[in-house]
Amino acid sequence: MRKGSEQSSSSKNNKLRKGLWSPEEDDKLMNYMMNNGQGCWSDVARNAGLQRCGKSCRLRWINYLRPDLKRGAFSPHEQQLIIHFHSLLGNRWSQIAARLPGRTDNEIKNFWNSTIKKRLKQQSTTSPNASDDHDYSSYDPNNNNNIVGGGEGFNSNSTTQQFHQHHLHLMPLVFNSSSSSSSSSMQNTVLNTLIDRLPMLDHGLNIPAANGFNNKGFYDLENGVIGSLDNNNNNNNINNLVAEEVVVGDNTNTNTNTFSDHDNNLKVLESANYFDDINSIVNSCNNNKIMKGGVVENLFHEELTLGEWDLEEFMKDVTSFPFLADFSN
DNA sequence: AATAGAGCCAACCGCGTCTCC
DNA sequence: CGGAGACGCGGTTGGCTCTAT
Repeated sequence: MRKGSEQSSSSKNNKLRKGLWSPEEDDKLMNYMMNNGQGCWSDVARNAGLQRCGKSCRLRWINYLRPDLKRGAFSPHEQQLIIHFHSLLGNRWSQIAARLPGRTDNEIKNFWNSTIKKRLKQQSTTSPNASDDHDYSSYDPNNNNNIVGGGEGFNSNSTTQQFHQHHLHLMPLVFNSSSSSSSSSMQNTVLNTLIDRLPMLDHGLNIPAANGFNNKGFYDLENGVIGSLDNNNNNNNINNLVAEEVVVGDNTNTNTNTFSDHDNNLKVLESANYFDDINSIVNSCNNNKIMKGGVVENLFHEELTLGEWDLEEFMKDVTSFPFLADFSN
């Protein structure tokens, strides 16, 4: 193991240990954390009798000792999620880790740098047009003009049916330019934030239109495909668009109303199958406002009917929501 | 069996942000 | 308001393990 674990173990002075943690140190930290819980990390280090800095204790706890950590190799599904979230978030490892319960940012970062990066590189050189369900080989998160994968899901009049046929994680965005709601500025904020955070969305709305989707845009989480955005708005000025509805839907829901519930409010419907373990995520949410089945929708409704919508406050409440949590930072 | 190189991963480092006084 | 300390994050390092020769 690391030299550091031995090189400073004999120091009886105040010098703090560095390097790998010994089993004894792990025990001390684990016992202390179990008995006292998390507090100030420098206190933890001192009170647990560890000659480590608080920072080192924190890292050890978070990356290794925490009881809720998942051990072992990443499952194929986790790998897909990592690739997907990296395409959306870039190297924001902590945010990616927050979406993979039991995994740490360090773990994901290491996995990405050692395995996935290499794999994607190989994919792009051997089969640039490979079309498995998760081909990100041509996706560059730094390029705002990416259109990755196929757009077949956007050329039908039957949206729900196409969702079924396409991929599991479609995220329809529905915009309407006619709203005069008092909260339109906030809606614009949301829209602009969406535009900002979805690198595939060109800021100039230079997005290929798909037939039959006026006032709607579709973002495919799996492939990063954008459908049409507001074909009626010809001036291509994002500031003239108002986000009347932002619907995050469960595409396996055969009820088309999931995507077309027009009552002049911004809506967010939870995607129930976004994660296999969405329930655990939802259940772990600190705030019960976020529940499976659309309580988020109610929250939006409440806020908007008051004419005031505190985006930051709302985002605090939806940090467990896999997509919107991005906007809380 | 010995060696070199590649890969993996735990831990450190530096920096930005937050919180408290 | 500003400074100090704590915290959290992403990048990097370096040592162990694995694999090929």
